[in-house]
Amino acid sequence: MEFEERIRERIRAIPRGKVATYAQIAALAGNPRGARQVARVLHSCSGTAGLPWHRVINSRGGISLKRGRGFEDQKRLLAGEGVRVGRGGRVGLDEFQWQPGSVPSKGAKDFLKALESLGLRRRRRTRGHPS
DNA sequence: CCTATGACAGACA
DNA sequence: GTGTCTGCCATAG
Repeated sequence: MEFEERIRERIRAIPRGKVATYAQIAALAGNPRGARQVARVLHSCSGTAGLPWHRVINSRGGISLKRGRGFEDQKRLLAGEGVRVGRGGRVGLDEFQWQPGSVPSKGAKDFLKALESLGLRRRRRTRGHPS
């Protein structure tokens, strides 16, 4: 419950005209691997007025909602604040991704997590592929 | 304890 | 670029 609260705080902190990825929000909220929890929060965000849910997109720089199920709304809201949304809901992360000036850093741990969110510490488990 | 869920992310082919 | 598979983890029941 607490984690989801922090997620909402971070989403509220995204400035107009900028976007953040699910993983970025999760990392800033304290859990770099919590992207799916961000998804859960937004999935049931009715009742959470004032939450700029439309500024959260996926790591590929695209809108995750499907056509006819919110996609158009999100696209319009973003365009309304100056974010260019291209075909297929693509947004240029290089141009529009939110870069938080200061990190909350409740310790060195959070700082490292923030680094991961910036793609500077990707490091993930490899997987061996099934044929 | 268990299983299911989720607007995800990354690694492959 | 696309498609598929796996890793992930807090929450709810």
